Amino acid sequence: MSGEILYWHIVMQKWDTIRNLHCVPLVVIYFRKEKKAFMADKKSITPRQQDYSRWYNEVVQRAEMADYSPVKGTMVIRPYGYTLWENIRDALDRRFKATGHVNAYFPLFIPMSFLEKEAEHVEGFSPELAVVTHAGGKELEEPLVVRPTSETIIGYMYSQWVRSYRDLPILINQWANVVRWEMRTRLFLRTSEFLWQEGHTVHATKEEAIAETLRILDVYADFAINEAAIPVIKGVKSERERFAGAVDSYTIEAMMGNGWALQSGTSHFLGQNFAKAFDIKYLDRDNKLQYGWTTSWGVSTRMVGAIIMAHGDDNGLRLPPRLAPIQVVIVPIWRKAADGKIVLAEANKIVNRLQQAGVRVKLDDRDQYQPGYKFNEWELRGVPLRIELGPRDIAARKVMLSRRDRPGRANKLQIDIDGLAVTVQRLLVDIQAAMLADATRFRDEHTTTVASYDEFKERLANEGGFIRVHWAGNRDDEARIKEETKATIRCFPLETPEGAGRCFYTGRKTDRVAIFARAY
RNA sequence: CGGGGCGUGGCGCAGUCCGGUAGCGCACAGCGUUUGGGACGCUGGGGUCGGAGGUUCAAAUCCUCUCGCCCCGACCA
Repeated sequence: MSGEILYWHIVMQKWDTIRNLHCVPLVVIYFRKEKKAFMADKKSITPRQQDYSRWYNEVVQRAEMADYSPVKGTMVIRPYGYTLWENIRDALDRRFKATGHVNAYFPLFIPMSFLEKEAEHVEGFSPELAVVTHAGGKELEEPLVVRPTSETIIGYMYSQWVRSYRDLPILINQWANVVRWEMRTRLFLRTSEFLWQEGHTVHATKEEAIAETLRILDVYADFAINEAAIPVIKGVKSERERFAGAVDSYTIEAMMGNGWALQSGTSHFLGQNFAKAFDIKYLDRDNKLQYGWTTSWGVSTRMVGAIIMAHGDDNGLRLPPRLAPIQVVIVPIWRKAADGKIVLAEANKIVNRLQQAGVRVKLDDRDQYQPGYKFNEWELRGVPLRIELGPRDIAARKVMLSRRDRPGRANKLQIDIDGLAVTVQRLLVDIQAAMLADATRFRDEHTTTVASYDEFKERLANEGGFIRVHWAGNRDDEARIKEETKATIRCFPLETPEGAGRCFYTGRKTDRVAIFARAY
């Protein structure tokens, strides 16, 4: 084993500096443990209003979604968080399969030289590459990059697989981990290693590739809206925010509970940039050699962060029923041991009935905690629906139901045990819809249109949120605005009912609309 | 890399100024009483005080060096 140890050197310099490897790669440091008072006071979470990022960290850790790991910038995804990710993964994977895609797996290590083949691509990624310089006890002849994304190695393989127009399109997706050595990291939102899917397709024509890029954008939006209950805006990225090596980057942008934007999925039209760099060529019907047209698209574990921040409240998580690891939790209540037996027996019957109905249900029969404690704990963990069951209920053939999206004792409902499964299924659908409606209302309430830069600055300083403007500026204008206000162009929305107008910054006439916001 | 803060049981902290047997809350274990919105009592386990060197009869505490972490900034799915 010892001879096979890999030495991973994390490099924060451009490749040409790495190339002369006299200087040993250095390690950069980032987040680790947060020493926080919340661990001592188990009873409350920092209110979002008071400190949003602190609220986020507390919720992630106390709900047992994730924990910090010893390597800076990396995290452990705990079973509860991982199950949520599995549900996200399955919902997306179904959609990919339904649109004709297949899964495959490409390796973690990529020859450094591959990244250099596409000029903008290296440029964009080199600052955040982790590079393996030693393996098997020796220095490697050519360093290996730990994939930050797989366009290059997949492009290389595609060049070998594509010969004829009959080989196209290639529609492959992979589920994988990638590494990007980020400066500032945050659980789920930006970690040095993260999980995602990356689709990579090749098409015979530009039109087909663009159609694929947009089809996937629709898949992402459909997933976000109908599974995650997060309303998203589909749009195109500005030049500054575009993927390194893409012709156009499309995005779905979601609004978080503090009014900031989160890019929750991206779909790139890569033109022939990678086809030319990797020589992906095919013979067309007329026996002419042509370059292929490629796309790539991804959604990552960042989506977990999006769900947390789009729906969470001051009591903790609120998970959309369609993705929640546990949809229904049953809390049994009793005083006398004899009652306990009866209650647990009835609870188990309910579990069986709900399971048969396809509901993800958990019976919390831990005896070291009291019901009140459990109520709070499951609310913190975002379980959409809670069933409270005690001797009184059983006598009346009823249960108490409590919806996570409508908290408080006043909103509990008493319903019949008979037909419970049907009621529960209906309520889960209701909750899913209500959460989408809540998130949509919040987003709309925090979206404004402004016509001048003064108004823009004033708006950002106070309410924040999404700001729609007419835009005719350039890259430098955007940079200047970011400098002054920290807001960036999140996207040029595909749907722009505004029509023509004047750029809020340059005053020029334009029909282009941009959405600005602070972003993660 | 610049500016600020911090390292003491699993977590949060006190003790450091002024050296003298390491303490508190939470969590954890056992027993008992409890259980419809975060229960209580008793008993108990657990800490080389980030590390190294020095001063001293004696160092968590004083001195020197060092390592690490967090927050803000430059980069970003």
